[in-house]
Amino acid sequence: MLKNALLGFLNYSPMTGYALKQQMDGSTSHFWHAKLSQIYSTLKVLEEDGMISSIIEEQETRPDRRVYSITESGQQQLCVWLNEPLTETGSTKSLLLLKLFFSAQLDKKAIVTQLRLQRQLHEQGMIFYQTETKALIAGIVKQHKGMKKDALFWEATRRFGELCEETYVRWLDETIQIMEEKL
Amino acid sequence: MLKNALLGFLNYSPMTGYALKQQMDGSTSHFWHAKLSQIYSTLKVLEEDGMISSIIEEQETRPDRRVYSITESGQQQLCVWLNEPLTETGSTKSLLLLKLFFSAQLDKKAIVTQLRLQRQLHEQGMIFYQTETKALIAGIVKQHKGMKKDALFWEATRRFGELCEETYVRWLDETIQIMEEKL
DNA sequence: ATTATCATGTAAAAGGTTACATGATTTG
DNA sequence: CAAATCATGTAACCTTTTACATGATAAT
Repeated sequence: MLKNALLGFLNYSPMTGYALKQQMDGSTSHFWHAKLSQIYSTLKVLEEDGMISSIIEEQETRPDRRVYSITESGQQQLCVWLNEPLTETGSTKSLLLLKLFFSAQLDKKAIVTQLRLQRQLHEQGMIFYQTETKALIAGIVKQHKGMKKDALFWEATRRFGELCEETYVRWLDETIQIMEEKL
Repeated sequence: MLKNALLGFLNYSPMTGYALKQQMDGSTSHFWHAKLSQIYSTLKVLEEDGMISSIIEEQETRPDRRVYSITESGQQQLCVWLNEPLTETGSTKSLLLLKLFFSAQLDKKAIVTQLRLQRQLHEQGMIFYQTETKALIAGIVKQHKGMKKDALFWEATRRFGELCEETYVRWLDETIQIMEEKL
């Protein structure tokens, strides 16, 4: 699905692989992310498939850049994908939960330390969504008034991130208390 | 990490690959899952590495089964893994969120239909954790009183699943309302 | 001076999914 | 009689991560 994510971003405007990475990190990273190496190789495949096209821009002070643009086929493909209904819920993988599931043999101290560290990290995440991510969206809307409709959807995903982190913090507090009482 | 998950289950008791799949489906599936084919091939690697050993049990009415047991090396490895601290939060991938992020070009009806379907699925998930998963854990504790400590950890992961589904339902209700008002 | 940023890629390995292949027994 | 369950595996393919490789400029 990285293919579709890249098409989605290139549908906003032409960009380099490097810029696509930054866009993802700044917007979808809490529900979709990729390494630069994967982005570059996926862009290559997308171009071979005619979904995007690229031109090399020479720069004086910076290295040459390959700027990708979405083609008509690409826009069509993006549209098809967006219209496909999702009939299942996504399946997650969480190392924290997996470890915790098997942690009966660990001592109380190690468990509580682990949980407290996670609590801190998720609290930071929550604050990040409430401030920086929110400001980022507001900033784009201010610059590009035509993006107001898009921003409604970005805000929905931001809000989900915020609620998830809130849930994590709540659950971790609850779990730390139980572990301290009953272990 | 599937390797460690399998070691975790085999540390409870010896089992076949088929049974491991069932155990995972019934307990860790909301934060860790695997296909049978991957389980079989991973068990092969674990045995080559001396983490587990297997014997073939012949059965009369059923196909022969290969029963795996954890070795001392395996228990050691499991213990090492459990003690490694997690200094990061896990990164998720969600198709629903990814699609929603780029959905400004879809029409209102398609979006709301999609969100309503997801709401229904997550409500079902929530109820599942509150009833069936809860009953499953209680059942094991009744049968094996020695598992009471383990059950504390299983319950913590179950509770997380429940809270996550609750969050999903809340967020979906909120988002459906916004889409109906502002789109 | 050193670190961060800009900028692009390749190659190998690990992780994971889908499809193929088999076949008896039990349940509805 | 059909479908589900028990039971095991292989092979091809796709996705993702990690490591390697390079090199200039801008900021601290």
